[in-house]
Amino acid sequence: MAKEKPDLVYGTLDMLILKALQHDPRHGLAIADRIQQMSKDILHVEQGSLYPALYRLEAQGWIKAEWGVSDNNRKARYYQLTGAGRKQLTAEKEHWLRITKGIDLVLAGG
Amino acid sequence: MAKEKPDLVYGTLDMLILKALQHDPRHGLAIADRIQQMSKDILHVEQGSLYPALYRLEAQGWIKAEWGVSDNNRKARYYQLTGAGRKQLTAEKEHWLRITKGIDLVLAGG
DNA sequence: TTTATTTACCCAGACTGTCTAGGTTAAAAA
DNA sequence: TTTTTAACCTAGACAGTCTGGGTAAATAAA
Repeated sequence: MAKEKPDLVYGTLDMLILKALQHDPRHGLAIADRIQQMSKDILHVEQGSLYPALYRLEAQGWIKAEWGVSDNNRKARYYQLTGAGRKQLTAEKEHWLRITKGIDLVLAGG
Repeated sequence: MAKEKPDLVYGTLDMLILKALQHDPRHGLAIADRIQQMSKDILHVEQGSLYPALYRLEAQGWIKAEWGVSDNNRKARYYQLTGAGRKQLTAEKEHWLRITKGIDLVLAGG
């Protein structure tokens, strides 16, 4: 069985989470679901990656959390973007565009 | 001084090296130079990343090496793609395109 | 001729982000 | 009442990159 490459690019998860929270607050698993759904099932976020990322973002002040109740009446921790988080999202998008442009130039090179 | 994000995407270096060797054999530093040049100075490869990557690729059988002499009359280790390396390059490009498409879908999402 | 710089290669250790593989709690379904 | 599901949590392993060191030898500068 060949080892498959992961369906995530290392270093982009923070940006994806921030993006998933752009409009509405969501709880953890709903964020992962939204990323998967927005990417048309190309991307998949493991819980073991998701939660550490959320704590990271919260520690940076880019998101903030409060306890609530999910659609299914389950206890859930809702995250929402902060002002700093919006700035960070913009910065990460710019960085992503820049670097992928570099990579695409190399790949297109003769 | 704000900590800058690196000018490389984690996990893409192998692909970039394979690509840089697509047409001609090159020695280590020349590979790094070529990636930087092809990317119009957007990407930069540190030596501490370069050499481990080269050993990795050689161990996988995707490139092979032999000692030679550089343009500057210096002893240098020349690397060239193997058949398996060409296949690998194709596979990595496909994977890259797939995943970046997923990311772009998320970023474009409303 | 001696010294400094440059080219090219090499390596150890730290660090970061992701994944695997476990786990708890409580609501809902069987 | 038992099982399943949703949601959260964590430790430890692992892989790839970076920092910061280093050597050897050719060339350039003093």
